Formats: sequence, structure tokens, C-alpha cells
Amino acid sequence: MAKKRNTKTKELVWKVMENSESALTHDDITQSLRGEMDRVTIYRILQGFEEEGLVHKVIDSAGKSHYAICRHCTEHHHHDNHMHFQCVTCGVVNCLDKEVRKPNMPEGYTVEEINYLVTGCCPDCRDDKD
Amino acid sequence: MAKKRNTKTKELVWKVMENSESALTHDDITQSLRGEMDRVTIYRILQGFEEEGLVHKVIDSAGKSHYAICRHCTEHHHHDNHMHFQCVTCGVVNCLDKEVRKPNMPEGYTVEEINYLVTGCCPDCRDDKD
DNA sequence: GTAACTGCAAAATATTTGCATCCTT
DNA sequence: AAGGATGCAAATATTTTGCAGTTAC
Repeated sequence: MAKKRNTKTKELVWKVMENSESALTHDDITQSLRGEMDRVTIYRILQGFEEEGLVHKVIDSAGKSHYAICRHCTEHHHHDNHMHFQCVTCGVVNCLDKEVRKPNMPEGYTVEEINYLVTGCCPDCRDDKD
Repeated sequence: MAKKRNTKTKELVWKVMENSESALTHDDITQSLRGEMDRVTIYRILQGFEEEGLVHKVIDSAGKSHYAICRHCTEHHHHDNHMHFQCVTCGVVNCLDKEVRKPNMPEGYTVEEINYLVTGCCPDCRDDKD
């Protein structure tokens, strides 16, 4: 694919992600930008960001994609092998700046990526229960 | 929900899963049982099996669900915290009978489940490349 | 000016729900 | 006989594709 361009719509999507602590779904972003741009465009922008290595895609425990800016990645070290967390109560997904060690695999297997998702209860939701 | 019943359709789905080394998608099962039963029934059976704790659901790197019989689980120890593997070439998903240690979480988080998926190349596909 | 980007419409997929009928218990 | 299970139709949800018009470079 040829060089990508900087557009107003991409800026808007980027800003939404930049202002979020957590990883956002396509739907989260669509709602944040209520009416400001087409759903399809958002699909394409997210896909583009991922191809460029600007964002990570995290699959949650229900199979939905959440996107987050790669804050802890450098250009040389992009592999998405850090832990992610999803709260079973509020559903929020975020990145736990913590790397996963490469596991010892059985004979004959090679490792490319590691997806590590912990589900549980986040501090905010625990507080709500007190 | 009330007690579940044993039916011919459930038997069929179970046998397909029992005869498979890997975790199967809804579509894999539908194709194995080509025409023998309705797609919707298979959705419901898989969902039922999962609720009963008879099968695990593994979400792959594309967000698709793969189901596998819990071979390594006892009744008391069902939590799905063992490693899974998906081959990037053939797409097969299987369970690497190996448990994941509970990670040290930041203050305030509780852990319920761990989903650990390694992607890479399986022995069969590596052989094909030789 | 060229090629990427966008928005709208529509197609393709995937999953769920309603309901009449069937079958296990 | 009662209530869960099934099959069919249809609704809902999600993502992708095609294409004409727009815009960044």
C-alpha cells in the first residue's frame, strides 16, 4: 500500500484514542464521534492504524476488538506481548504495562505472538461494591 | 435453567468434538455434520455445553470462538487457565496442556480467568515448508 | 493531477430470537 | 403430560465491498 495521508478524520479518531485510558472498540469510537463521521470510515481508519503499527488490537473475552495506542512500544519493539486486562463488570479493557515471557513450547512449535488477557474486577468496580 | 436432556443431536456434536484433536469453531462443526442438523441448533448446543462446563471456549486472534472438550479439567478445577496455541498458517487451535501461573496484578485488581493464546507455526506446517 | 480517503448504499457474515412442533424424561 | 430441544423463518448485529465524489500531497 502506498503512503498514507493525514486527514481530519484520522486526527479525530486519534484524539479520541489519545484521550482514553482504556482500549476502545469500534463502537466506543463511533459513539464518541456521534455523527461526525461514517461508521465504515472508522473501520478503515482503525484497520489502517493497525497496519501502520500505531495501535494494538486486543481481542476481549467475547471476541470483540479493542484498539489502543501503542504507548509502550518503540519502533523496533512492537510485538504485542504485554498483558491486557478486562473487567468482567464494566467491560473496560486496558494494557498492564507488563511483558509476558516467551513460554517454553513443545518440540516443533515456533512462537510469533502472545496474547495474554486477564479477566477480573478492576479497582473502580471493586470500590463500587463496598 | 432446568436440567438438560440427552439428545441425539447433542451426541452427534459431542462425537465430532471428541474425534478432533483441536478446538473447533461453530462452522467446523456445521461442516462436519453437513446437513445433519440446523446451524441454530449447533449454536445452542455449544452454548449449552459451555454453560455446563463440558467444553472450553477459546477466542482466537481474529476473535472467533473455538470449542474444545475439557480434557484436562476436573469438576473442581475447571478454570480455563491453560495455554492455547493457534497456527498462523493452518489456523488450527489447540490446547497446550500447560497451566499459566497467576500473574502479579497491580493493587486493587482481582483475577478471575486467564486467557493465554500463543500464535506461531505448528509442527505440521513447519514440515510443509521444508 | 493523481491516488488515497470518505460517505453512502448494499452485500456478505455472524449470531440471536420467536414460535410451532417434536421428543426426552 | 410437561417442559426442554429442534428446525425453520426472520430479526439483529457486525464487518466488508463497490463506487462516485472529495481532498491531501
